[in-house]
Amino acid sequence: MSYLMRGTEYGDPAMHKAMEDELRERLLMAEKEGRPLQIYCGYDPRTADLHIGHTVTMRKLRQFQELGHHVVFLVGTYTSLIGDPSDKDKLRPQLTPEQVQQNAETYAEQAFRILDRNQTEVRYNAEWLSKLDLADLIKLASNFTIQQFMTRENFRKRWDNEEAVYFHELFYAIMQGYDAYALDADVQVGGTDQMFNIMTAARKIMTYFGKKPNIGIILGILPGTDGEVKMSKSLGNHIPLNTSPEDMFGKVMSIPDKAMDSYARLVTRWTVEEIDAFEDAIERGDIHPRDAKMTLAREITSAFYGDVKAEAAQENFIKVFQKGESPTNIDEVNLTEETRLIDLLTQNNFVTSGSQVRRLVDQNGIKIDGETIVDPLMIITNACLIQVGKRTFINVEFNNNKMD
RNA sequence: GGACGGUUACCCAAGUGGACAAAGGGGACUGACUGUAAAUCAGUUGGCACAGGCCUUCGGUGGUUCGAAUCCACCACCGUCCA
Repeated sequence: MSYLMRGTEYGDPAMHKAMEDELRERLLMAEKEGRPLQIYCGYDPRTADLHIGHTVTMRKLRQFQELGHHVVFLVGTYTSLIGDPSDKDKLRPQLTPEQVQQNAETYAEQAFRILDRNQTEVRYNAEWLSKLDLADLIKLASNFTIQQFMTRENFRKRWDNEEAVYFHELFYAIMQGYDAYALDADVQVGGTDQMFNIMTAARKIMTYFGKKPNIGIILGILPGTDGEVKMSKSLGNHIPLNTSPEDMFGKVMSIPDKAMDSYARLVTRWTVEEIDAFEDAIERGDIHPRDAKMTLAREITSAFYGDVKAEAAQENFIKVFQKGESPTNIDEVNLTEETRLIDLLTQNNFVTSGSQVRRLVDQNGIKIDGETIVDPLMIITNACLIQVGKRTFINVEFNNNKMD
């Protein structure tokens, strides 16, 4: 039970208790009926580039899976066609159904790094939402009052700040509630930003249709590498899924110490006991914060890439950042003629512009064979090892088949 | 339909004729230090250029002006209020 409730955040102890009790009750009931629980979480396929913040709910689904429950990975194909109001001043191009479908597939593909493919049912909510007509919608809407929406913090705040609250936003909650009904969900998993949709909307709609309301598993939001605000690609503090094990390991190492708890609770495969032990050890000073973070980085990397690669990533990290040696996997560049440093770096996309190279040089950020470079225009004439900043290493080779 | 207000760099946000490649914060990057890519401190953060310097950017298009992110006109998108 505590395993399933791990990482939850209801902002209200009473609600936490209520959900925990309901979940216990539902588990017993399902057991009696000899069926697994129906667990679902919805995902928005507008982006296909996932980061580990997206995986928090997936991890939770996985936990249910391990206990033998049935997981539905719901892709919000219908919802995403309408667009999300949260980034309202973005010019957001309407995605075509084909694009959405395409995203949905890559999305699910990445999700299977966590979820058990064979035990996961992928559904698309267009399947039922597209069939609702206006009368249905109005009937659904009649379950809600404006006051209910207005007490939702999200809307309340914007209302008070005289920011826009769109009418169609209200339908998101209703659609999500209908999803839960259509899926016969026993449990719905989501982040705290989904609290209203899960706890109010879905439960009301399910009750309206004479079903047992779903139980909300509301998870905390994972902070980004800065440890302050939520992880998000557009804020530049994300750890992408599609990256190298070395990069993932390093990025986890770069989170502030104070964010370690959140990461341990939300993105590791650890048991509650292990997490408690981890946090206690840090608090009591039994484990060096750096080593604690290594353990964390190792676990997170391993969850996505497996033990072997995670181990290699850790060795690489120790080698490069603790011992100051060169990493094991180095980018290779083959030159056939003498090339200026600035051109070498820009042409191979190691940096975004020549100005950046100049800046790095000004900041003593570029070394060749261990020597700090002062001239961005210096000409590379021999095979050498170039280090750009802390993380980029380039092995330059000369393919000297010049026929001159 | 009417009256105001908004649109600025990766994000938030200041700037209301020249000293603006554009304050501040966040993020990111670099360096020092370290315990690590933590913390702390310092610096950098449009592009091109060896340099003087040049070029492009403040929603779009035109205009006024020696000079426009700033003023004017039109357009687009958005917000608030009144109906």
